[in-house]
Amino acid sequence: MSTYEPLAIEKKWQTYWLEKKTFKTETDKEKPKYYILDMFPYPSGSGLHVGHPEGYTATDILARYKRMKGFNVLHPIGWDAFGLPAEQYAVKTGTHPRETTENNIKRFREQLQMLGFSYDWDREVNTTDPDYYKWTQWIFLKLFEKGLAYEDEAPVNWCPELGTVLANEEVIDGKSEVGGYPVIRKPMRQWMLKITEYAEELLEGLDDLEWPESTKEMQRNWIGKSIGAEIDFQIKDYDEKIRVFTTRPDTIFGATYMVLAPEHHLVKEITSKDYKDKVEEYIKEAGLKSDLERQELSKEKSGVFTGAYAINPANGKEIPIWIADYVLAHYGTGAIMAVPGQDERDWEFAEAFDLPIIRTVQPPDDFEGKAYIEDGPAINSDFLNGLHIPEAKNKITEWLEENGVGKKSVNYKLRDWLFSRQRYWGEPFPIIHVDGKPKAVPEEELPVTLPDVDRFQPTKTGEPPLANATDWVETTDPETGKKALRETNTMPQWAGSCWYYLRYISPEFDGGPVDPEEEKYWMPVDLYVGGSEHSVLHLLYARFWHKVLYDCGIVSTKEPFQKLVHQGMILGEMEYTAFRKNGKVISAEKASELEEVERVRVDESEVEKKGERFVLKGTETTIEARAHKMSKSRGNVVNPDDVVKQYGADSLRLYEMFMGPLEQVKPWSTKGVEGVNRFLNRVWRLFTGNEYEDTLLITEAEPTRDQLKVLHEAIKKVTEDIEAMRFNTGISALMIFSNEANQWDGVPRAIAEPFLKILSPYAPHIAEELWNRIGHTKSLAYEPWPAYDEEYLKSDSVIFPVQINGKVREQLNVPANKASDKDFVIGLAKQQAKVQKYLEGTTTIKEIFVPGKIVNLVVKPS
RNA sequence: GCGAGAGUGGCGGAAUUGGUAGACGCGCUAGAUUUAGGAUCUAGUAUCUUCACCGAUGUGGGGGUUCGAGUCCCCCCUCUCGUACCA
Repeated sequence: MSTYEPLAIEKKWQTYWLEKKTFKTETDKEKPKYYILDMFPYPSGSGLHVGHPEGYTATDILARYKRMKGFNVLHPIGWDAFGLPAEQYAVKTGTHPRETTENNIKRFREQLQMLGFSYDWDREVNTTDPDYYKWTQWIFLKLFEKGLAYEDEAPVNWCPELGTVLANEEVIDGKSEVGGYPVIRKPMRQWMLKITEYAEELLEGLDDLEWPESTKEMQRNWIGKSIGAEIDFQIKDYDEKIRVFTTRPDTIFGATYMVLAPEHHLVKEITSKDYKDKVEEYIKEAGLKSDLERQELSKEKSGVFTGAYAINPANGKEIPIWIADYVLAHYGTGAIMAVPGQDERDWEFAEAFDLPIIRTVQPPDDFEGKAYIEDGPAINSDFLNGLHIPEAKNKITEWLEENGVGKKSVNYKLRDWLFSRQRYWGEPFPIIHVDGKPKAVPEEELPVTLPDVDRFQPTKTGEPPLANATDWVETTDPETGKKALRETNTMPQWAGSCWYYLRYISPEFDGGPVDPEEEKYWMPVDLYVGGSEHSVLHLLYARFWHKVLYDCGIVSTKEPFQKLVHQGMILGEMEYTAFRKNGKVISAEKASELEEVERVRVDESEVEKKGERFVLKGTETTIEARAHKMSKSRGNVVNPDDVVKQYGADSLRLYEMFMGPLEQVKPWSTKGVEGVNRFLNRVWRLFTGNEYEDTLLITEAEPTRDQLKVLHEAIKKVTEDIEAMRFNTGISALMIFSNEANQWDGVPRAIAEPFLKILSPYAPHIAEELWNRIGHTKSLAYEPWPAYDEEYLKSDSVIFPVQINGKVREQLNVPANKASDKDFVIGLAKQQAKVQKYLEGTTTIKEIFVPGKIVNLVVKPS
């Protein structure tokens, strides 16, 4: 067999690795550790797509590299296997989600193994395994004991079609993320987690993490800390106060009215008779509106007057109290003091309802806008006049505190986490209800397993599917023997993924979620790679649980993931699209203005570039040229199975890394896969000769100095690029090596072996096979990583560009030992005929010399 | 609107500290090999001018700093992602 046949050798080595347990991780505390984690996949029915192997190949390269560097590497994988699709499939077909899930996992596992990832398969975790979710439930009990889990009646996003409540993040434009069904608001009993208690810690913890700045920023925005003051406004003729939160207490003299959220608890009480009907109608309308409608209708401010007045504590003036849905019930105190002079929303509202506007900050003379939100001296503000915002804030806050009508206050946008779902396929809560009160199931009774049911639909009233399993629901309190009812909500998908990185550390441990000894060795995760779609939720929730576990003494680090990298999305192939309207081809610019245009796919060969635009060949008709997100409906999905079948896993791995920087969004190109496949073919022939011979081309000759230089340059570049996760340029270095080596008459063993080692993290199968063929009997997975020697990188001469006035005019070939000799190099430069031509009739003003780099002669006409 | 990131050949991209812009790969052109195709090998391939050399231009646009700018500073444009009345 002399031709490169990836399928045969890949299968062979995958079996070898699995059978020999090549990548089994033992805790060897003598060695430095490296914990490298992939975001585990949801095993969907459609199998792996080409996006998965991108991040997984990157981490696999690092894992293989670190092993060869002498690290003890933990590189596990598992399954985030609870989730809605399997349940929806069960509702449709009656197939138990467990069955669907098992099948999907089997497929995913085979696909991942087919790509040659070096996971320790003995540490596989599965969130739906009772031995796993036992500990998910156990952690929930910790939260419950600490008062961080509580029940609440909350208006939630109820989706009648899915028969379930959705979290805000699962609702997109007022429709369900899954399926696109309408969502309405409905009050329901829910479990909530007090993530807000950890808001400050979650914010502070971000500072020391090596995460993308954009991700940290998104988390900061999500937590949304703002510093300001709470101020109490006395209601006229009532023994009640309205508390507001404001970041601009300095503008209080400009507060000309107040606004309560329609849901505010005082609205009903303070509304006067004359306004009762209107207010009630407004509340009813606001309550029925879905989030989408609220947004759509929000372009115009709406609201009604309650008939009540409040007293501005700063100046004793009476100001009207309105209700309006631009004030959100769940942010701050659900009430604001409206200062139209300094707030754009309040200004709009004031204009719409003809309310007074008082400026309290002096805008610059040329200011033409409405509300002025920038800094300036205070006006119309009594004792604050003349002060700028920061000083005015301090002064008024002190005044408020002295007079007992307000205080400094910190507010967070972050809300408590709605932690229950009305679904079957999730972790049951370890909670029973005794006399109507929730009570923890004793630890020794965990796990509370999912009962088998016949039907997976919720009840008609929206009770979760588990409510149908009456035998399971009705139980007794083991402590008192009283009748008890099990909680029928289940946990959201986030629960299992909040702590899975801990279970990998000691997957068999039965004394807790993680073995404390092992945890101290392995944590934190050194590198976590996954999609940026998890920037906020998964990563914030997992950090929250980790901090709770830290406070419980279960884990030893305050943060779970030290370094985080997001792989960029892989788009479909580049597409060229022409537009047609009524049968006539029109330009892309025109098409974007018109409706109902027909899109026509155009082949690349029909296209040319004219200036900035792509046009149909020989015409002026612009067309659209862009790559789109892969989607079934567009029909541009690339299936990794097909790619492997045709080119092999090594080619797929190599191509995914060669496409461009890991973090970047980039379009797929099947031609590109062919390119790296050609490279592997060349490497194969470098060792095995052409297809007609069956001889090894490895020689036992001493390598030449030139060969050593080529090798060591590759080692240096590949090593540095793996460390910095610049895999694309690392591959380029491997290609340069093979291009050079192809010119040689046979490759000396002393060159071939290190090359196979540095190739192996990228293309492990071909590297193992060739390693084996040149006479080794053991896997190269733990061979020491070759070091490069600076000595070999030196060359005898240096090419010096000579610039005259910054333009390159000549190249000098300077002996390496003279490369830092300014006089020599400049002297040599001036001798060149071409240089002399340019120097003719000029005076040299300056001679720039950068040792080993460049010469620049600055001249002017004399 | 706001926040973050990015604009380099026909395409994906490279240039790590300011020092020869376009590495490597794709595509394309020509040639070798081959009955032919494929595969492989060799040479070429930013643009303009030119038979060619030479030369000029060139990293979204405009300005600036510098002997020298893809890289640093200011202004503007476009695209991608995130976000949505957060007081």
